[in-house]
This record gives sequence, C-alpha cells and structure tokens, in this order.
Amino acid sequence: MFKAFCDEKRLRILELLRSGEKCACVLIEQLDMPQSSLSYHMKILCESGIVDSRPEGKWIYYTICEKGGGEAMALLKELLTLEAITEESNCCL
Amino acid sequence: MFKAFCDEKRLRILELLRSGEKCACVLIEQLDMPQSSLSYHMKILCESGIVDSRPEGKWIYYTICEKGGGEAMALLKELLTLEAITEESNCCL
DNA sequence: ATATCATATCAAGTATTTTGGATTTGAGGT
DNA sequence: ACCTCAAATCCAAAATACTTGATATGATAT
Repeated sequence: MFKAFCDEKRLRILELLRSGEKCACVLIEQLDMPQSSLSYHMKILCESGIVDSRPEGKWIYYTICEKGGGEAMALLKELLTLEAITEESNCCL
Repeated sequence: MFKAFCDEKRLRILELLRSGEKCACVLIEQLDMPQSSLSYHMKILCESGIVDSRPEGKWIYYTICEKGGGEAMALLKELLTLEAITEESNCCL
C-alpha cells in the first residue's frame, strides 16, 4: 500500500487529484507522460485503494478515495505507535 | 520519506521497534539478516526521520522517533486531503 | 458490423533498489 | 599502542520497479 507513495509521478498525480476529480486526459497532459505510463501508475494507485476510478462515457475519472486514504493513515499510525506493553527486553548491557 | 515504508524488511524492523528500543544485535538476530543489510535499512529509516539512534557503549540502540513519525503522518494526511477550493475543472464531457 | 477512441496489457529496455561478503572505520578495553 | 568487536561503507550481482512504443481490449457511435 505504501508503495503508492514512493514514486515522484504518483505523488504528482495525487497532488493534482487533491483539487478534485480529474480525467485521464488531463493527467496525461499536465504530467506530460505517455498514456501507457499513466495507466501503469493509476493501476498501482487504484489497487492500493488510495484512488477511485469512475468510468463515464469514453473516459475514466479519478478521485482520491477517502476510505483508502483513511486506511493508509490508520496503518501508518499503527506502525509508528509504541505498543502499550513496553516490556523492556534489553540486551547487550 | 515514504520510501522508508516500502520494504518488507523495514516494516518488520518498525514492528520490532514498536515494542520498545532495540539494539542492532537483536534486530539482526530476529530478522536473520546480515549486518550490512541491517545497516543499509537502518540508514534509510534514520535518514527519513522515522527512527532515532543512540549509541551506548559498543552498541547502537534504535527507537521509533515520535517527531519523524508525526511528520510522516502530517505529510500523508496533506497528500490525501482535498483542497478546500474545489474549482471543478471538468473537461472531456 | 465497422470504425473510432480511450484504456489496458505486453514486451523489451533502462534505472533504481536490495543483497551480502569483504573491507574500513571508530570506539572501548587492556 | 594494540586488540577486539560493532557499525559503516564498498562493490558487484540479483531483484524489483519504471518506461514506452506497439498491440489488444472494450465501449460507443454511426
């Protein structure tokens, strides 16, 4: 899931999506990347749950997914929070 | 910074650190990885600000860094939060 | 049904990251 | 000073991720 945030292009895509729903053509134009490249990154973003896609007519619209974002936040928080049971298993002293 | 969370080994290191400060020898043993490999990952974790290190005697002790963790959380939150000014720049319709 | 257009997939190349043995560095102890 | 041991660095190999043109898929429209 965190892989979604580990690429410059994907961060820029998220940055663009922060201002609202965008269709693929806008992203391709603004990021100046070939269509296959955008598709590759959108797949990673969608599969990680961070972004939602919505087909409408010929195009696909992308938005940041609140649910997926919440899960990422929760996961990160958990990873960084010390466990309550701090049994100091010291060694090497 | 998010690269810190994009490797299985590093996630396992964080998992171990959640139960409190650990010295390198414990991590090497528990994760069954060569010393050079641990050192490589600890460098990434420390440079990203997620983990703090503290030398004591011959050993180095590692802990999850509250400050760095907070920054990561804040950054992630910002990335995933829609901008207030939702000027719907629709196209392609 | 055929043509068209947007997206997905493929494949082959390039770039980046990770691995782990060997060596170096650096602090501690004698 | 010298020895010892832990951590950092080096380096080459392996693994993983990204790029991109070409092709396939799938939906829409005529």
